[in-house]
Amino acid sequence: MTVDPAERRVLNAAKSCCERWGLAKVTIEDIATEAGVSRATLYRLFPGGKDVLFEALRVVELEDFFTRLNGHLDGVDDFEELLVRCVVHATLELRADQHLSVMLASEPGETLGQLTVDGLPRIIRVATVFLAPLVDGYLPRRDGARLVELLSRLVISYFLAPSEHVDLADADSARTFIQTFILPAFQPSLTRS
Amino acid sequence: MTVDPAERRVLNAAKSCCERWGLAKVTIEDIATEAGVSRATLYRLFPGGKDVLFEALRVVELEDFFTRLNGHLDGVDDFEELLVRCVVHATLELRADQHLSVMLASEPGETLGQLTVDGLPRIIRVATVFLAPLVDGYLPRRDGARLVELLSRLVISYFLAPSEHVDLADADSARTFIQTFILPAFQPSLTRS
DNA sequence: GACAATGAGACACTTCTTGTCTTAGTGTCT
DNA sequence: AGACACTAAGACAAGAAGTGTCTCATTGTC
Repeated sequence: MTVDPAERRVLNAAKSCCERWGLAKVTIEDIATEAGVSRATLYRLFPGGKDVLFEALRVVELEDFFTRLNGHLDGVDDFEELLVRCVVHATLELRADQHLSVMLASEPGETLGQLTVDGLPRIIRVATVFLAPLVDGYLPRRDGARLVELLSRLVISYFLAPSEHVDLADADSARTFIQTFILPAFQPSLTRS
Repeated sequence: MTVDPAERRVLNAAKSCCERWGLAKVTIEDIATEAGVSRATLYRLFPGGKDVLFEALRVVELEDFFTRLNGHLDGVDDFEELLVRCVVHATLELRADQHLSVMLASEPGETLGQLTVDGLPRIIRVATVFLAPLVDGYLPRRDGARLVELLSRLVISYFLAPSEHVDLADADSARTFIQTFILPAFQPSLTRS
């Protein structure tokens, strides 16, 4: 899963070009120049051009996102606390994500698709891979996956359209939310508190 | 000097397109769509296309800038205070200017040219037209023009490359600066304090 | 010296952008 | 009702820009 340093440079270049100009206006040439790499090399690394490149970018961004999220969950040994931290940090990260906000502003359709339609299954898949191990101790594997999926959908929804009643970036609000709507559903399967 | 509402809409569209994509990436089509007019209409309003349009945009931006600045100088009846407010508000406006900062990030060469080389004479001309009346009571016309020019150059320079010693956005710092470097030079010509 | 990786640039091809023009539709004034 | 000015929509040709593939010379490594 290690990424070639040159690939990484190109992906970073793609990201910053995107932030400057928006997905639709970026050219392969721009990215190659920004990365300090020739166009030929870029095609060698990502045969297929822009589509493949940005697909790869989405993958690494997603993995980075959950890697950072995992970093905030170290040593939490309480189920409720784990879920609260998950949604709070995920929400904070989404709100602070410069790249995401530029994308949402300049290419709303495409970006929303990546968050809610075409891209959602993958988000849930990656979330499950990263987070399932953490809930493994508390729930049967199958219920863990369902929980992660549910929370993923909710975090995204509340991020895109904030509610008047709930603020998932606020620990207290998130805790109340989880106690009320999430925990009861999974209570029966809890193997330990 | 009144601007046609349709022209205004187009200019605003041009501005916001620019903020999103940067000057180099904006097309006439983008601007027309954003303004909700047809391409034909845009060419009728600004024969010459992008060049003419952005030239017009620079003109109205510049006039708006000094119109706002003038608004902050109402009723000031002390020469030193007038100069201090001028440089402070001009500096604050420059720093807060969303459009300018995006332009500086995405098209540094072009934008710097507009601030320091090709565009500077115009800035000074407009500054003189707007500000000369205010210093008219204190200085002979000719010295007023020289003062406005000097301050314009200084504000721009300190904005582009902040100094460790002077912060023209800070009233105290600006006052000291003006007392030290500006007022002495014009003291002899002062017609009233 | 053989080797793999790269930058530079040529290339044919496609797509985008531009500037102009025509047409049909709209609302206004008389 | 009819003349009028104005505009959106879209056709159009010419040119510019972007794409994807190739070749070749260069570089640094084993």
